Amino acid sequence: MATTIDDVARAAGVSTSTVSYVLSGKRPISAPTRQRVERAIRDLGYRPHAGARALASSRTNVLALMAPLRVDVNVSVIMQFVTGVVTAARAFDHDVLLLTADEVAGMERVASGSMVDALVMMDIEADDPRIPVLVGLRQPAVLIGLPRDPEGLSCVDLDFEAAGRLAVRHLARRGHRRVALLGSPRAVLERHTSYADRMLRGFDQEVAGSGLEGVVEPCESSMAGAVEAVDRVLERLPDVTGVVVHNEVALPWVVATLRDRGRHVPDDVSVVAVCPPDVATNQPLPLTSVDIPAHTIGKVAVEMAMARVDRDEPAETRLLAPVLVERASTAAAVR
Amino acid sequence: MATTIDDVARAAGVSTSTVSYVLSGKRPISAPTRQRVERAIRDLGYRPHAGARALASSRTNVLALMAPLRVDVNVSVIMQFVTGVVTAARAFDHDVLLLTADEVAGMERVASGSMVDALVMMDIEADDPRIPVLVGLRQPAVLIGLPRDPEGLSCVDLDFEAAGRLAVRHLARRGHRRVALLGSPRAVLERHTSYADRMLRGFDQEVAGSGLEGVVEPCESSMAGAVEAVDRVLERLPDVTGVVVHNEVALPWVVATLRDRGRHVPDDVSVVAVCPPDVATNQPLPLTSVDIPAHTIGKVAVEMAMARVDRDEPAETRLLAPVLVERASTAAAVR
DNA sequence: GCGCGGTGTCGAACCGCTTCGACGTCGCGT
DNA sequence: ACGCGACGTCGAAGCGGTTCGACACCGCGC
Repeated sequence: MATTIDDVARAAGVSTSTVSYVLSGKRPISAPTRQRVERAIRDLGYRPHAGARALASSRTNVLALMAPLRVDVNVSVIMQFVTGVVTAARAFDHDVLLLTADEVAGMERVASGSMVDALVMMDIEADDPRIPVLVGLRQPAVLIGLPRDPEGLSCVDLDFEAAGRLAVRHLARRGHRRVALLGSPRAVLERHTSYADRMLRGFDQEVAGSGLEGVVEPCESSMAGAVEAVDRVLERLPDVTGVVVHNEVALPWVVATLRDRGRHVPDDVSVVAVCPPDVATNQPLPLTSVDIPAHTIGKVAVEMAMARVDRDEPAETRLLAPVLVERASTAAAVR
Repeated sequence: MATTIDDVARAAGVSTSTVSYVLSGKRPISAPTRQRVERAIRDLGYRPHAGARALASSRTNVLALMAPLRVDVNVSVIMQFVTGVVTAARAFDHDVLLLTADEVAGMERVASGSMVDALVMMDIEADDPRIPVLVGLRQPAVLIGLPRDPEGLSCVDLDFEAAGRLAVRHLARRGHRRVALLGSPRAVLERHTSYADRMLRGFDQEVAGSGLEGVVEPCESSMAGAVEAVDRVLERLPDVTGVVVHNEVALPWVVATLRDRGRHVPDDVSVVAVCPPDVATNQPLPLTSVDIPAHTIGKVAVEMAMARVDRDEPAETRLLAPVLVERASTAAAVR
């Protein structure tokens, strides 16, 4: 347990540097020597001391993930982001340090304390106050989301703007003329959270472009919020026939409320969800949905981070193209 | 950024050790000296290098959290555990390294690599294979859950056995004689996950103790699973009047299915949920529930871990007493 | 007036690993 | 036969802290 590289060197009859080179592969070591060293490592159960390694190499093999651990939002999407990040990180031999979003000083702390090689931030807002801080850091950062000005940071996300357009176009093609967006909670919109903003924009664009009539309602992430939002929509646009729902928690209640109000899905109202596929299918009626590939996004974020760490490649922005899967919740408008 | 303790010492006109003592408070420093040092630290924006500190002090100020990041189970409970752990850790000036449950080697890696001061494990099974590994580690570990044999490790959890009894007793007191437990998915039960096992045991105990008739059905975490489980219960015990549901995801579908099958809640069937309060209230009908204080459990886990790290107190097991809150889903049995 | 204990500060020895320059050895070409 | 480069290994100097023993200085009691 308390074995050091010196113990290994002694056991293998080589110098410590040789052991180090066997471990890192940064210099050629002859096969017999390498085998002796590897043997010693195994026999002694040796593990390099992370702190010592970090000190000497200024690489920690840890990356920070700042996740919004508030309970209100999109729990399962967040979970998938996180698993995506963690598994991808492991593929690069990195571990993940978890920071909460409300702890903005946390980034500073872990970064200037040299605890991490890179940072991944979720839940980016249009003018996120964390961005200037990130820019000043020694470590590269990747944003999951798209701020107004990335200031040279890498960004990755689903192209929510295109997703909004795609959802509306799907409805428009089926003859729907009056559509609604049931989106994020008001607080999320007021923060100008990136994904909510862009979704909204895409929705509006396509509504205008296709000459539809459209209303937008924020929607709290609760049953009550869903009911309210649906009722507001029905009030503002009584003969709505297409609804785009971008709120995982409210989703089941939206559909239930529509039915309660006498609108059959999909005969009277078509519903397009924007959510992970498992959420869309785990409903009484399998929902047509635009996938949020959270796991993939997390993975890509890590890849971009590592690309900068390992080969300091320049920052880039990647928006993943949305994919719509038609299920049972959308149908042609009856007229 | 690249400022070191030497820079600070130079700027303050003292030795590095003095700076160190100012930071740690482990030796008395006169007020004027301390102030000069603190000033220099602030002016230079100095942060100690985490690796160097870990190397010299063999304390990392990081603790590992192994969480089951599978998407299937109890997502929001897990989230609350995690936030509980993270916020509590911060209160002890620690950060949290996130490990996934499927990566058993991860504990070994972070522990013998001296990346963490302690480990917190979620989702413990009765004979968890990780336990022997944890016992061999240099760092203390805290289990969230209660294995058959803790082997000297600290444990903390809701007293699920008491929770099971409490839920049944609540129903029994209201005159219900035929009750059912809709519990965890089969896979979770087959792993003998601690909480599921204990819940089951408590349910059975109280059913026997109160002379009730009871059935137990596993329940997958999906709509389909909930429907199936409810139907199986209705088949096995057609005149069931009390149902205990210990499955957050299935919960809404269980209630919906009961209604679909013509059983009104609470007039025909009383439902007691075992879940966090927000889940219980965010339903069409506010549900009587036994609280799972996930946030608190996470917090206590960290406190126990830190107690062992800082003052190496002996391991202990703490089971939190369950609390039942009566809401609208339970009523007296009609006979 | 002198020794004594306490207080505050310093110097130096680590902590365990990486990395760079140096060096010995060998096989090759001429 | 000799020089030279390539290959494999070593030694030592950091990396940036912590901590322990030493020591200077002070006021105190006798």
